[in-house]
Amino acid sequence: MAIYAAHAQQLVDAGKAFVCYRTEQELNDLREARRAAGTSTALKPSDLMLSPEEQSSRRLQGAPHVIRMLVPEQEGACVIEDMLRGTIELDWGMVDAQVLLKSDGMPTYHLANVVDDHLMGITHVLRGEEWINSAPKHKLLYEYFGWDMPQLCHLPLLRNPDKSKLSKRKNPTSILYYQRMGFLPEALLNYLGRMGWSMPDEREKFSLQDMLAQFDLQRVSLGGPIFDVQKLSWLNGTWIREELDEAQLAQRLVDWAYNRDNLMKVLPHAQKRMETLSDFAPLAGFLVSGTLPLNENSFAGLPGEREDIVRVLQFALWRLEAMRHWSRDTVWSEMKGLADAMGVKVKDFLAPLFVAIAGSSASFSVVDSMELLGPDMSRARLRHAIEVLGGVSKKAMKRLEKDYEALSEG
RNA sequence: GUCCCCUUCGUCUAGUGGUCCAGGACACUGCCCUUUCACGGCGGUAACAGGGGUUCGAACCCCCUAGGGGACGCCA
Repeated sequence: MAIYAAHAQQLVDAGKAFVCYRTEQELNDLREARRAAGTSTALKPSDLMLSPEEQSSRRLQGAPHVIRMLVPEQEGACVIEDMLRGTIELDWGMVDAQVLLKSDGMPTYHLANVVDDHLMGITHVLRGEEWINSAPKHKLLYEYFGWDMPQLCHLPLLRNPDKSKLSKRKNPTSILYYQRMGFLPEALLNYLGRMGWSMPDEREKFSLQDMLAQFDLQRVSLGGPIFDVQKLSWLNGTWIREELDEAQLAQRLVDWAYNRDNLMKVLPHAQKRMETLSDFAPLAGFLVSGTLPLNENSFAGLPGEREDIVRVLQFALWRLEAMRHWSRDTVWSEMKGLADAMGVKVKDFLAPLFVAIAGSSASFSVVDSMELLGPDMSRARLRHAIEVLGGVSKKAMKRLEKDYEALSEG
């Protein structure tokens, strides 16, 4: 951390950065005024300057402060060379006096990125296209420090099926989820390699080594690709069929789930419910399944209307998404707490969760099941259940969000 | 609202001025193989966003429009 503070200070001493005591409220007001004026919301050093008296008064009070970089006040083009897109011209008018060092002494990404890259001798920066607008700041920082600027290359963003930037909300982004779903690591890698890139011979299936050997940045396509699970599944199938012999496949299955350790984790829940050994597979099958074959009828017979069930599932999902430590006990206390807050009997609250998680309301304790399934798969199952029940319209979602917030406040 | 990026079948893409009335893959679909299903094989439907230029010639170069996305934080 000291490195960043020292570099920030270096810029202040050189007159390339300044100490800013502006409060959050003041910043918001300034931005709002700019927006109302119909121009960009970029705050310039001149907007942020306080009178010398005010500045020293706040300093004497020990008011929190940040260090911001100086940026050109005048409009004008900042030229950025992108390895894929060629010359990009950004207007300096859009560039604000970026905070470099936060009030807690931590650097922002912008400072850390430039300092780290320089110290590590980075020559080429490949990053998402969401960073294009920040490039002028980075270029300026390199100039201020007197360092050589690395080559920049902005890659397209992966998208959800609705074309928005790939997000956790709309797509499982955790590789753990794909592992649990039974995708082979090399197939997932292969698929990701096909997103926005192609082999010179248009081959669909290739290993990481193949890709490394053939890689050519110029073959990156600029349109943001949509993540297509169906094609990933097909590709995974070709890997299973064509790249593994039976012995290898057996080993994969054992490593994946069919091993003694896993069995021992499941048996405490299964044993009590077994009369014959053959009861085991139907009892525990949901733990190794991917997406459960649910439909609306799966939820028939549960107390409450469809909306009530969806509400329980959605609230539970939100609660589960916020959890950081995943265990039987933490899941239980979260779910119990939520049921109480909603004024729903725990039994009725848990019923839809049973169906979503295990496919049936007659199964192991749902919290035990969730612990065994892990966070990614558990959340995915709830999402799938909500979808099967017809999903939530935008309007209904807004209402649910409101109710959910009221719940945690009251 | 301001600025930036992007735009070939539903989706992933090939294509860098003539070899493209646009090729491959997924999905969908027809037939074959098969006791079933799947795999596999052979076919089919389906795209250059729109409009102007430049050129002997444009999916490819330029301009405009439209659409999509992104950025506008003491997040990264």
